[in-house]
Amino acid sequence: MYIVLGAAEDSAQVATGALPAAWEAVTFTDSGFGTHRRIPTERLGAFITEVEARNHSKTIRWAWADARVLMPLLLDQGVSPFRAHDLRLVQRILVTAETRAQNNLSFTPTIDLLTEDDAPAGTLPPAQVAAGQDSLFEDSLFQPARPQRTFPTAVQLTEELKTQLAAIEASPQPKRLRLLAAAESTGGLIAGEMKFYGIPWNRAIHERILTEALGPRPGLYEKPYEMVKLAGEIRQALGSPKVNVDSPADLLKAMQSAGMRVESTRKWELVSWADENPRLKSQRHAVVDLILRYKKLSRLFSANGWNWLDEWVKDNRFYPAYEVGGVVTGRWGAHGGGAMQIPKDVRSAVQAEEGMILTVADASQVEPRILAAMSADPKLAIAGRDRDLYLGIAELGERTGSALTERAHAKIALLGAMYGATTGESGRLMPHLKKMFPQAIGFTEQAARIGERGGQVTTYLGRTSPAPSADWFERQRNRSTAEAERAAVSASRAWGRFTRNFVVQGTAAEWALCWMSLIRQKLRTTVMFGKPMRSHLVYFLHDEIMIYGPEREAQTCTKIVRESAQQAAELIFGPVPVQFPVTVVSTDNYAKAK
DNA sequence: CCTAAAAGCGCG
DNA sequence: AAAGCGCGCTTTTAGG
Repeated sequence: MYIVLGAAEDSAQVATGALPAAWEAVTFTDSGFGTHRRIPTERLGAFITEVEARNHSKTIRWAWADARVLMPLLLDQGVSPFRAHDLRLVQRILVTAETRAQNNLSFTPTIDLLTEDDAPAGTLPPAQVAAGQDSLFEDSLFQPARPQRTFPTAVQLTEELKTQLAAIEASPQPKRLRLLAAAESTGGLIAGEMKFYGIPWNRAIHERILTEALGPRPGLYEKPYEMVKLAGEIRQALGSPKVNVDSPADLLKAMQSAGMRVESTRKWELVSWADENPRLKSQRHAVVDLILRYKKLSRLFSANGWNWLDEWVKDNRFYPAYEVGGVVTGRWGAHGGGAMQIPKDVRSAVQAEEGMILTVADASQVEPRILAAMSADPKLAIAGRDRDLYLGIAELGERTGSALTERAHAKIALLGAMYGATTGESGRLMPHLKKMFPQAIGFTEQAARIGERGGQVTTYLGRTSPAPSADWFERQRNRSTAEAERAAVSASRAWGRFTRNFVVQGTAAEWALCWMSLIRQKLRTTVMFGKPMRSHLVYFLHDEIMIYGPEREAQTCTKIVRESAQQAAELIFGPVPVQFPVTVVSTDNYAKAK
């Protein structure tokens, strides 16, 4: 049974930043619409709790416009629903799926939930906006319009839900699409919870890292002592007393006039330059070393320095916001604080409090394993059974007389196959890999060919890749000159690499969603010592999750994480010979996890 | 002057 | 030895 939650008719229009004062709940079952009920906002959490308790929570699915609006509210009231249908997230999947003819999917939204509001709820305190305007324009005949926002009503959302469910049921793969809708919606719940709980972040530890590397916190607009010192040493070593070390162009010129043959200031180029110019001019080595150290410090200071701490860490918690399906492939994006780029160097600031523990889990070689499952390549599946997949490939190569007998080579070749590498070592090793796993490699090549001619592909559960732009098609038509021809071929290949990777990366993202959903479900239903567990998911990064909870729950968390990995694969693919092993570490500190 | 793009580095 | 996929963020630089 679905229960649609939308704004009550008379409360739908509110000042920007505010929420409707009342909501309406409409039940929706196979036999049609049921009761309508009005709930004041402050009673919403209690209402959900009551209904879930009465109906055995698992039979209820809450349908709403956008978890980003309701989850903060509900969590503040101490409630997080079991299951949801996120009409915005599902609409995005269906709208894209509809654009690919082969999907045979017919869907037209009844209300637009995708166009972003210019000011999401919570960014502008309405009371202050109103007060400011009143004092400024008190005597004016022209009262400025107070910015308004209209929330969809329950009645509107019910229409949309009906349309979405009908589109899914009428599609050629309703079972898969249903799972995708459920998993994506649960993602919305989990993202809301993660934002609410935050990652435990020890400010004192982080400050110690900064001080040790950079010196004491500098004043406003000043650079830390260690950076200033290094910059001086770089200028001296290059013989350019005025070079601005922060300007790549300036630094490049200075390096070149000091006799270094480099084309850019990129890290890898400096490293390879140093490798090619050994011993003799040991001073040049020193320059590269200084520059690399400066870059490292500069990055730490600007991306994860004191300003970052002030802005993102409150009461020893880091609160990033996640964007479910924010990446075309279905991966999550994150905004705020660079939550998906936490450098290894500062991870020791993620420290559990007294009596608490972090369970950090990392799924091994997810994308190749996903490829094995979705292409139904038995040899690739077996290569990864009970061992490191790349090692398994190397061992198989050894046994069958292939040139691919080393783990490092197997890894480069397989990654290249999924990314579309054609040159270099990866391109060279590929034919050997194809001989060993024709089914899997053929699958990725098929996806690439579709993209090269401007077609669209879908993931296993049915997320569809976008069509190329009008510019792309125009470029394919225009082959009047040799240069235009080259540009067309290059754009075609680039889009082929995108679709090739889309199917694997996107299906891996679906696996991760199911993995997390199962973990969440088990954490909520497992009873320990007569009480529900207190551990929660607090962090997610593509193929890695973090749970935070009481120490005594660690063992159970580990078990849940492992089981869920394999169950996620079965949920998506059914019984498959592909294993999904997970590295799990229970620790008080994130830096110890890897 | 402000904004958008580029350069560079972080993550998977 | 440094390419082949997907991102976010900061700083500098180029363009209107």
